[in-house]
Parts: sequence; structure tokens; C-alpha cells
Amino acid sequence: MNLKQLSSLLGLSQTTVSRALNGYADVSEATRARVQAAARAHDYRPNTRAQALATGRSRVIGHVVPKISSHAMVNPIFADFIAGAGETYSAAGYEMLISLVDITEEEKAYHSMKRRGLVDGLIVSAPRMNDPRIALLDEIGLPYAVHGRATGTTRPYSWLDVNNRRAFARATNFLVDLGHRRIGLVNGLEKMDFAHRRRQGYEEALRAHGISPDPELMRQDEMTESYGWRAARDMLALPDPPTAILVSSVICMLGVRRAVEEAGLVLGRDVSAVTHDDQLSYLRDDGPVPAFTATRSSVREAGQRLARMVIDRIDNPEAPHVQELLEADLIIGRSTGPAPR
Amino acid sequence: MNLKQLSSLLGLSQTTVSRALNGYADVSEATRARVQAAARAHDYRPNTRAQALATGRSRVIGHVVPKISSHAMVNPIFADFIAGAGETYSAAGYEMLISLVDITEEEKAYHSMKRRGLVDGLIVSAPRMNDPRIALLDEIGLPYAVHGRATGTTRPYSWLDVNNRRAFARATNFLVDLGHRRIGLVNGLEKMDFAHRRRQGYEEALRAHGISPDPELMRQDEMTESYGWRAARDMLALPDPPTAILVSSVICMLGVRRAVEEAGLVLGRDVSAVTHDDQLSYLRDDGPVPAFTATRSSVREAGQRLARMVIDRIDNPEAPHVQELLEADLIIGRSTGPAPR
DNA sequence: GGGGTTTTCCAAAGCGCTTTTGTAACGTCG
DNA sequence: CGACGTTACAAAAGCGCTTTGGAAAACCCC
Repeated sequence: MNLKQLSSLLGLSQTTVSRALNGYADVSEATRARVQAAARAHDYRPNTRAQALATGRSRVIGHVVPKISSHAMVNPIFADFIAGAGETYSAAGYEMLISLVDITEEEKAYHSMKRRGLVDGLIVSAPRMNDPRIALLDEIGLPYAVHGRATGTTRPYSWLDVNNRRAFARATNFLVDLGHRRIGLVNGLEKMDFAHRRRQGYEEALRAHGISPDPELMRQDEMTESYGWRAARDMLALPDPPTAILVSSVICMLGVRRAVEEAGLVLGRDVSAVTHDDQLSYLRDDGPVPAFTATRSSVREAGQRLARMVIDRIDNPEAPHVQELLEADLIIGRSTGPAPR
Repeated sequence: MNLKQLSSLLGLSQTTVSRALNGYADVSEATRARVQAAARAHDYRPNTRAQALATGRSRVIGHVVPKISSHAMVNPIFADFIAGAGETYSAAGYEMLISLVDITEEEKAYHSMKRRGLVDGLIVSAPRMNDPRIALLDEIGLPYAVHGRATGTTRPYSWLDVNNRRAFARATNFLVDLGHRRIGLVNGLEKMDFAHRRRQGYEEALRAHGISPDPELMRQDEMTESYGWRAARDMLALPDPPTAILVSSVICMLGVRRAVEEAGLVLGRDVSAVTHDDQLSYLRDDGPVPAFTATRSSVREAGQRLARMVIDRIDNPEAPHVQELLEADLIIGRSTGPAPR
């Protein structure tokens, strides 16, 4: 059933039926009701492609996932972020398009998306420092919003980020208040902006307490379980090991816990650890007293809000850019305790 | 730059330019080359929406993610599966559309996708037993392929699955050969087809060795770390605890390992455990001797192949349905050893 | 050199919508 | 009562592509 059939069935023109369904005023309420009833009865849905062609809007929002050659490391937060964004999209009548793009062709991919009219807007994920994508998208003229920030970018852009610096500063302060002086950092890759900021917060807080950061206690890598394990094991084997460790993700934290236990120590008593917790749905750590002390911020919620942000930019591209900085909660769990003496 | 502009620029008709670019024979090689050069020079890309409207094909494949009311549990394998499928899609010139749909409206969503011409085909994930979606999609007339199987469905359909029954039978046999007689099962939700099959394989193998399955040693739930921990802890606290445990996912396995260690036991010596390993990119467990003995099968590869399968069905809807059963490798790691006596 | 093929191009219709531009019909009001 | 709004509908153009059905030009063969 298409518009033509529906309208001839009703004895009306396509114009009237279209305008009736799209809520225009120049249709009497009587015929509007009649049209709506018929549309419902025949389960009429306008053909998206025709609609998109006619309006110039595809009602699709793209997420570009850069992959490094064939061996793509998928970000563990990807799924929950997508889930959050998807909720907003379906509520707002948008669809979500995910495009895996080789990192060497990313620029071409954005151009192509625009020219082919594939999407109305984009989400930019995992910004790096001085990320070139922001200037590129402005030039192309595709509305977008960034998940995170790109240090070094001066032009204004819309973003949503967790206050990573403050979160890790708070976590560091919390550990210092518990009496810890040697605090390790198991960070993500520091070319990623969020990891860079986390280290800043950590170092600032240490310095504020007169502790000078020790390079031996700072690691960075892809955030896997085995990396967490390796990093913690190595740190604990140092002549002057840390009594507390700051960890960048729950997955790493699982590895850290393993290393601590394998060293014959008890987490929260002999060694304290605080992790950042994105509240991934399959790694939920709630309950009355969570296992891990954590800086917590829902990545799903970030997805929801960021989706809203792009939609707003699509609806009103001339509006000033919007920034949203989410504060992470500091959740006290059982992985921290007073520094042993 | 659109077709009209490009063709007038070349002094040719739209027809000729279109047909030149699409490889039709009734264009001289000289003009084809000229057209291609001009297209490249101006970075011309046909408008997807117009192309889709004209051809009746959208070159988009949908993935429906059912969510249970607002609180959606995202499957941890989701991201890697998508990554795999995405690789095939971009190589084949397809786009991937992900749709979050409330589980109560799933049926309506499929109808709508068809009517609106949004997608050319679909991937069906996480089939349940007697899954109604298969009959529904046949009726609607949308090409699809299923990731997994739906026990109880008699009609033919295209699917790709891991041989879960055999994988878990092999794992069980392996444990029995090591001398284990009391073997626990930490399974996924058994309304999910894969979990059901894994239990079958486990029970069959036990029975083949004259061991009758003990309901006290079998658990099922959403596969989280804390579930693994709880399940293993409870089993190990039994009067006659298991000496080995079969686990349905690496995430659960992390919890199992924690419970084992907290009980003061050593994994691979006091208690053995075998997990299924989907080779999630952020939970990679390789290296010369992996930490976990596992039945291993790459979910990313499954995504790649399944994507190919839908594309084939779209290209040739009348072709007989195709089935592909992947055998999992049994990888010996450090989490198993001879039964203690 | 005329009839038949083959090659190479094009005009125009069509995909299913939205939107612009009319245009009847009906009040309203000085 | 004629000028003027207002209301409720419709014809037709247009979005940017593909495809059908020619048709001119070139070639071939007897």
C-alpha cells in the first residue's frame, strides 16, 4: 500500500492524504480523521527512501567506527553506548547507521556520507588529541556531536564528556585521605583524550598533596584484563610497591584484582584500588556494597544524551554549540581501605 | 555535484553517464573512460536515496536488537559480532542499520522495516527456542539469516551456528578424561537456544561415561561476572563440591576464577574450569599458554560469514537455504588439570 | 547501393513521496 | 452586493537516480 493507492482508495488526492498525515492545518479535521483511520487500517507507512528524497532528510544518524586495518579492537563501551543512543533515536524517529571504516579512509568516508546523502548527522567517538575530524566535519557541513573532547582543538564544537580530570583527582584525593602515598595508575592509551585527562587529574591531585608522580607507577595500554593483570603484577613486584592503584576500566580492574590475589594480598586491605566504571550492562557492579570503589558514570546515559545533541544540531544547525560535562560519582566499594602501615 | 550536472558538464545524457558508471555494455570504452575520469575528478557519488528509490534496493541490512522495556541488557558479544558483519558489509557496498526495538513491538518493527523499504535484509540474533520470528519474516518476505538456531522450528531457514552441543560434550569428555566426575555447569539462560544445546552436550557426555547429571551442579542466568562468582562460590560450598566447572562465557569465567581463589583454591590444580571463548577483542586470551582452557570460536568471524549469508539471500532469494555449523576448537590452557584425589 | 546488424547514444517515464501553486466554495463586512 | 479573506482540497513539479524503448550512425555483406 503506497500513497497513491491509499489516496485513490479514499477518493482524495495524494496531496491531501500526505498533508493530513503530516499534520498540516489545511485539512479539515473530518477528513484528517478519515485518512488516519484508513492509514491505520491498511498499516500504511510512507516509503522512507521516497520521503528522504523528497525532503532531503534521511532521518538517519551515522556512527563511524574506525578500524585499524583488519585487526579491529572493538571498544568495550561500544555496545552500551550504542544502546543508549538507540533509545533516543527510536523515540525521536531516527535510525542508526554504523559504518566500519578503515582508519586510513576515514576522511573519504565522511565526504562520501555527505555526498551520498546517507545520514543527516554523525556521532564522533573516541576523539584523539588534536583530532582532525572536527575541522573536517565543519568543512563538509555535516552536523555532529563528539563523545569526549579533543584537547588542542580551538574551534567550538558540540561535545559531551565525563569530567575525567576531576573524577581521577577525586579518586586520588580519596586514596590520599586514606593515607596512601604510593598510588599507581593503570591508564588507557594516552593518545586518547580521556586517558590524557585522567592522568592530569591524578598528577594534579598528587602534587597538591606534595607527592611527586612516579613514572614507574604509571602504565598505559589498551584496556584489557590481561593488561590490568600485567601492570598490577609488575607494580607490586617493585622494590617500593604502590599501596593503591587507580584503574581506567572495570575490565582492567578484574586483571588488577587477579594480580593482587595472586600476590597473596587482599584487595581493600593490603592494596586498595579504584576503577572508573562505565556501568556496562554485563559488568554491573551494584548491590548494597559494590565490590569496587569506583568513579562511576553511565556510558549508556552518555549515548542517550549525545544522540539528543546531534538531533538538536540537525534541527537547528545555526544554534550555538552545546557542551555537557558529566560529573562521575565516587562510589565507595570494598576495594579500598586505609593504607597499611 | 549530481548526475544532471555531471552529464551536462560532459555534454552527455544522464542515461549514458549512469550506464557508463554502472558498467553497462552499450557505452563505448572511450566515453566510459571519460565519464569515469570526470566522476573521479569531481568526486561524484550517486545519491543513495535516489538510487534506492529508483532500484527498489536500499543496500542496507538491518540488525534488530530487542530490548526489554527500558532496562536493556546488551549482549557482550554484540560489539564483536557487529564488527565482523561490518567488515563484510563495507567490502560488499552495504550499510548496516541497527534498530533498538522494544521486545513487545518486535513484530511490528519487522513489518515496518519492510513497508518503509528501510532494509533489504536482516540478521536475526539470539534466537530463542521455537522462535516465532522465522515464520514471521518468511511471511513478510524479508531475506534474513539467523545467528544461531531455533530448536523446534521445522521450516527451513538460513543460519550459522557454533556446534555448541559438541563443543560442550568435548569439554566434558576432556574433563572426564582428566579424572573429574563431579562437573558443574555455569550456563547462560536456557531459554536461549545456545545454552540449551550446551547443556545437552554436557549431559550427553556425562551419561556416556555413566555419570548422571546432578541438578545441584547446574546453574543458568545472564552471563555476568558476579553471576559466575555466585554460582561457583555456591557450588564449591556444597557438601560434595565439583572438582571441575564448565562455564558459558569468559566474563562468567572471571567470576568463577575469583570464587575459586577466594575459597583458597588454585584454579587448574584444585579446581578445573573450561569456558566457552567467543574471542571478544577486549577479552583476548591468547599467548603461548592461555589462562583458560576453552572451547573457542570467533564471534567476529561468525559476523563476517553471516553477513555474507544475508547478502547472498538478497541477491538470490530463491536459492535453497544455507546452513553453516562452526566447530569450536578446544584450547588447552592453565585452568584445567587432573582431578585431585 | 540497399537491406540488415551492431554500436552508441538519448528522451522520457517512473520510483513514492513532499511542496508549490492554484482554485473552487464559502463566509464576512463595509 | 462586490471585494476580500478563509477554508479545504487538487494538479503538477520536483527530489536524483535507473531503465525502457527508441533512433541515428556506422558497419557489413551480397
